[in-house]
Amino acid sequence: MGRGKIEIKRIENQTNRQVTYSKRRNGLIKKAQELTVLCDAKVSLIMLSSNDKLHEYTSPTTTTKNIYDLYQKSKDIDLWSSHFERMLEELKKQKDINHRLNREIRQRLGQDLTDASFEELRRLELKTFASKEVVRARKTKHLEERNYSLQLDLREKSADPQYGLVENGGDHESEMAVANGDSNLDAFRHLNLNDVRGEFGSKDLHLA
Amino acid sequence: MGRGKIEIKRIENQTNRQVTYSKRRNGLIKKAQELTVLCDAKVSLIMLSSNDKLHEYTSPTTTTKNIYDLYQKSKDIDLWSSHFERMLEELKKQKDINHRLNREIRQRLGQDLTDASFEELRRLELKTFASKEVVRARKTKHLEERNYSLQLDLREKSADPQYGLVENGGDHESEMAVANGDSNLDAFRHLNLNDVRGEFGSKDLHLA
DNA sequence: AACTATTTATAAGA
DNA sequence: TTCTTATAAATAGTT
Repeated sequence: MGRGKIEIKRIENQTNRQVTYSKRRNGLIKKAQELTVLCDAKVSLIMLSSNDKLHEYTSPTTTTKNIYDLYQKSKDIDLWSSHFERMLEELKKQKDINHRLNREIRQRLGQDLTDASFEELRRLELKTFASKEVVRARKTKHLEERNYSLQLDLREKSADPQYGLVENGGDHESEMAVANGDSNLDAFRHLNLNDVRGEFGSKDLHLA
Repeated sequence: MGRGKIEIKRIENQTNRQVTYSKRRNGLIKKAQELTVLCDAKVSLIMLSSNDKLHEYTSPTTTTKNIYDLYQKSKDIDLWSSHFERMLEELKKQKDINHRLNREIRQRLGQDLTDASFEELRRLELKTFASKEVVRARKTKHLEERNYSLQLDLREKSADPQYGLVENGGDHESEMAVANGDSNLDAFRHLNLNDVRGEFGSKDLHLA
């Protein structure tokens, strides 16, 4: 319908394409209007040019949302369910993470001791304090070694039994056990939990 | 464009209206297709006849939802906002909480030391380790006291200078400082962070 | 943005 | 409905 017949394929010339879009867009809108009036129909027409300029026609007495709702009802689908469900999934994931983080923190604070197996606790505690213990142990060991030297010296240089030197020979061994994380759970249990908990917003800590 | 010109007004004859609807509906779809191809446009066309039969055309490479989203974006409206935005808000809140929890944990693990003020860190660390330190300190003090006694004994009972007893007189004081939480940050810094971090899924820890 | 030769859509009839 | 066809309408190429 013009000076020459054209093949229906993308118009490569940018300007030409834009002109044709403009003409045909108006033609389409006119026909949509006519359909609406002549046939008492509801029409929603949305057009986006290649450079994303939007034009639309919506029949009077309706709204775009109205028509899309009818569309969904007719098709028995929900255009937004996929979007929606992805969000729900993400939300659930975040809440799960929160829950786990909260649990980790509470464990570190010494709460929920009953929830966790003793083994889990021991490992957690061990990892948290191990290196610190190594540092402490080094200092302690130094002290003990000096102590031991002094004891030897004393034994050599004094025979006075009032100091009870021999009875404490096993102390070195028990201190090392602590340094290896085998039984320092007591110290962990004795942490002043209320003070530390104040650092977190308690509201947020119990959301999950 | 037919045997006779027609006025654009509702066709009262039901059958005639239906026939015209059918013809023009196809014409509209054809023109929509042509616009899509010729002009590289996106088109959504939804038509509902007076008896609510639905027909549509949606340009390929897009979906009805896609076009509807673009429509909303262009119009700067969102008809679903109530439900949707409540979800987005909740999601954002959860992510914020995660971020904060992660930061707390990282602080406890000794990371992000530069981010937190020294004061904050000191308090955090003090609270976490204070009670444990009290227990340790008691043991250490015991040892030191015995040590001290032994040193006194040695001083009394030996004059040999090879043991360098006096130079370590200040050691007792520094050990107490550690027990009081004034400067045990070093121990905190020396924690084996990699081992402890393994407890958390590192992926999850960096989601927020 | 107008013009207009031509193609295309379609109203009415079969 | 679908086909036919005379005619109205749309529009491609031009200015």
